[in-house]
Amino acid sequence: MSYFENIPLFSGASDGFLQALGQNAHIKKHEKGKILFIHEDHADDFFFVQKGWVKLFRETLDGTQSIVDILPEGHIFGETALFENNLYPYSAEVIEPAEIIQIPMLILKEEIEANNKLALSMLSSMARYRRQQDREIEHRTIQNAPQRIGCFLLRLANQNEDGAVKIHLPYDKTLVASRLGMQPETFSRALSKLKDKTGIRINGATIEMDSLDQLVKYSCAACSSEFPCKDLAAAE
Amino acid sequence: MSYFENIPLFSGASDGFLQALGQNAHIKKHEKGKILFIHEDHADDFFFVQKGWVKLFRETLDGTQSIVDILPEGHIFGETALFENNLYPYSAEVIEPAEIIQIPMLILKEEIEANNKLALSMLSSMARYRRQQDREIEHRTIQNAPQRIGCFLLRLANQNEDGAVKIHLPYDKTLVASRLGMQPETFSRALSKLKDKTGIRINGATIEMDSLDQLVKYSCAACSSEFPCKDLAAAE
DNA sequence: TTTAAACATTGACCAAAGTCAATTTGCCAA
DNA sequence: TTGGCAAATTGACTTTGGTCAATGTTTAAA
Repeated sequence: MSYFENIPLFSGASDGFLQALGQNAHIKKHEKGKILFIHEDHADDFFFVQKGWVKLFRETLDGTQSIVDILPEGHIFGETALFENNLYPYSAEVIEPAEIIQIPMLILKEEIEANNKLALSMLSSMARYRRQQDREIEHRTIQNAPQRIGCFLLRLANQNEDGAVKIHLPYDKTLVASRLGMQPETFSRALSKLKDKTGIRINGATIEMDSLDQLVKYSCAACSSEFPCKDLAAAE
Repeated sequence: MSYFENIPLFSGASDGFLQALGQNAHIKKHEKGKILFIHEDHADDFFFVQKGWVKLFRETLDGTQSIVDILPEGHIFGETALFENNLYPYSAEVIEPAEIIQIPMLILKEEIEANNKLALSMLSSMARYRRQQDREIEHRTIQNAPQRIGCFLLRLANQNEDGAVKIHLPYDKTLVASRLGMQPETFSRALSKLKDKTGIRINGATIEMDSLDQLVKYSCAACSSEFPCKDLAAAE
């Protein structure tokens, strides 16, 4: 089960723990649309995205959804229920055909109580998430729709390389829109406004430009951090 | 230094640590407007609000501010710099005359690396913060201005008591407005709209109502959580 | 290949919140 | 008590984004 060793969160874990992970983990394949758990469900397992994409969200009684996060492969989720009375703080849905590894929460609970290194790794990963959320709130207030899209694109790109760039949207535009807190119609219009402002070229889900400069100039003006975005380093 | 014992974060701390806290902590009085540190400063200390209010914020090059949090007494801040390369992830400013206790980060660093209980407490407190931020993002997207104000008022009130309620805004309306991500003018108008919708009575910074029911009905409709808000339990 | 369903775009319109400017209110210090 | 300043409110107007409906465009299954 070598993949676990590469997760920063588990870098400080004991051999025994990694072994226990391997023995108790179940890989499952899931279709798009599969609901893995619901907000406030009792949390027996936490999860690892081996392949595909997962959407974390909550919804109100009238069905309005709010996206908590959209996770690519390599991320874990559900683990914070450890600190939330063993209830999941959001619902989780597979949005692209996925392979998900499912691991009993108990194993993590025991290791984290015994192994300070793991607790510290988890603190780091929570701190990183916290910074992300802080930035998200900031952007929702001071960036407009085209700027938020620009910022989203910059995060998809390799920020340290210069020259021409080609970006492929990783999932539906509708989803990107809700990830960014806007309606699909607004996304569509805002994307073409971004095109006018920065000269990016759009072809379906593929976006190209000669350099990131224009995008940086346009989007990062309304952000309290410097480009390149440091917090991108070390995925959870 | 008995106050530290009452902070949930320090509930698992060793006696030696509490003693070290007492010996190395400095209490300082600060006027309104005092800047305690600036975003990205090197973090030598973390802080405890003994009295007064502190604003955590970031700003863009053109001076636009975004509020990270506004803390009442009993809260600590700056401590997460431990996990951010020892740089503060925000600026901090005193907004009501305050007494602030300042403690060398090193003490916390050493204890947290040695004492797993403290690490676990800190994880809990980070998880609580995370939930708060998630909710904040949700509210910015699905609640309108009057609903956000209603929600803010509900959080100031004692949610488990019924009957008539009197709430006093803890700081300037201008600040409440930016805390809620809106302009002062919008706040003013939205508050009177809230009055029309729910029958609350407004007198300067004091707001009264016969019961919380109307407010709950109006604001919590656009929220994925149930009233009363569970995450209010146990301040950091 | 055909066809239906989901996704995406566009137009017309509306509602919410931001902006700018003018007052008004409340409070503190002289 | 008063003068001055910051905070708060109000009005008029603009901008942004949301809503609803119609129309294209992809994609994948039959």
